[in-house]
Amino acid sequence: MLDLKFIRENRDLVERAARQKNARVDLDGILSLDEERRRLLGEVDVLRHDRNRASEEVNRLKKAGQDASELISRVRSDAERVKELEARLREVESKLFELVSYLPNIPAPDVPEGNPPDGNVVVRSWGEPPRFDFKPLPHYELAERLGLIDFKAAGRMAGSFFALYTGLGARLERALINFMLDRHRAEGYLEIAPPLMVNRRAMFNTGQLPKLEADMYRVESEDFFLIPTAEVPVTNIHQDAILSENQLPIRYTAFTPCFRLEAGAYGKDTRGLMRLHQFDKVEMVKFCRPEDSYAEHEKLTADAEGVLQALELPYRVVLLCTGDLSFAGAKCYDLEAWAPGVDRFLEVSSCSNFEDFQARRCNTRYRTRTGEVRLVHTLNGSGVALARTVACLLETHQRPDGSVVLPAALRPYLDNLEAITP
RNA sequence: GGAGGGUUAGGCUAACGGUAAGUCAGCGGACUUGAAAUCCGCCGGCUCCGAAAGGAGCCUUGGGGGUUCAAAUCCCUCACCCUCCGCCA
Repeated sequence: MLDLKFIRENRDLVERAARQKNARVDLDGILSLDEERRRLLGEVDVLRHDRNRASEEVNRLKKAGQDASELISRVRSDAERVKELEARLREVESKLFELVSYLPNIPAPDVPEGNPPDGNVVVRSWGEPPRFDFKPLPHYELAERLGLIDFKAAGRMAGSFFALYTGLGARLERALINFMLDRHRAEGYLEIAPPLMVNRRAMFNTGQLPKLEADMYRVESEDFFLIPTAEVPVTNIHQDAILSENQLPIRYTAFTPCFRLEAGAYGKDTRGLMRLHQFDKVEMVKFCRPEDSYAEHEKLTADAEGVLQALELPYRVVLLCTGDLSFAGAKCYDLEAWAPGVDRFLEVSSCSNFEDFQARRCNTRYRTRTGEVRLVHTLNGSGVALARTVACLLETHQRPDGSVVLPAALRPYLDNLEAITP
């Protein structure tokens, strides 16, 4: 959510940001409603002031044992007028809120302007893509041959875009989760196991609503949503809170499954682990002071990169251009790991700074050492998304005999197993 | 699912329908060599005026309605919490 005063004073900036993010917004409507709101507020304040003084007078008269009926009948019409104006004000405010809810966050100044894929900028790469003297297999073939995943069974019970991990496949999944959580814990993140369903407010606070309702699974009987990422419950931990400055930065890490409708994606990435309705992810979330958020963003990205490095997975860091930025994001790096079997980069992490956009909706603030109350900045990043990482892992570390070597960092989590063999 | 009780500011806690009292913590200041103690102020939001410092007004007792000149208080509704019953891993 953007601040109304900011919108009023930076109309061009807000309009440009919306255009850059390919969002259609009604700035005229917002500004005229805002003007009407302030006009009504001024009017109603004066009336309320008069009414309050009259009420006090009634109180005085009654306490003095005098008759107040004349004053009461005189003030009654004013009180009714206040009611009318208040009703009108509520109407204007709710329309205004509705419109402002659709305004996307402003991209940071150093975010390249443009649209994907051309507009995105690769800022650095790590690792050499492996060279094979045989034709590397895609992960879904490896997984099937090694008995790690049964896509057919998943399809029978749930449908396409689901995976069912078996045996070592299931253990590998669990090992990766534990490995990542342990790693982030050592980096100073507090581990969280949050609800996997959240209410509408939580989903609104992080910016998934109102725009993306069609992309999410909803439990109709309770108006709950299945979380599309742990970002939602974890960012909402401090809803309506005033934190103290010396608590910041706060770092959380959480493993959760993530549920995504992927509406409109049918026919794309239909095989394997690249696109699923449900996938596991370890997430990192930070709350910090505004002046620290861009430094924290770099550190967060580095923490996500550390996971890929430890797994010996070559990747590149992509700075998203304005047209690829999410609704709530101000700046975002995607980490794309190389998947030689399917011969492409797969997005396995997204590290974003939301500045105060989510904090304003969550009403998450902190008190400075001098007693001032300010909004925090929120950030999050995947550290990292499992399914695609498993795909990259199998494809990158495969050998000619169809086996897969496990990176050393993962072996302690799998009874020191060195390779998965047929 | 049923019955009852509850929700007041960062925490705790008052208020016969009469205009939110205290307290602890925190911040600033006074006092002090320094600290503690003590005292004073601040410690939600919006609008307007002002270059600013600041000032004025309104709103804020879980959310939203209603009754009333006036609502923390009465009524309706929703959310959440607690207790008991039922069901249940």
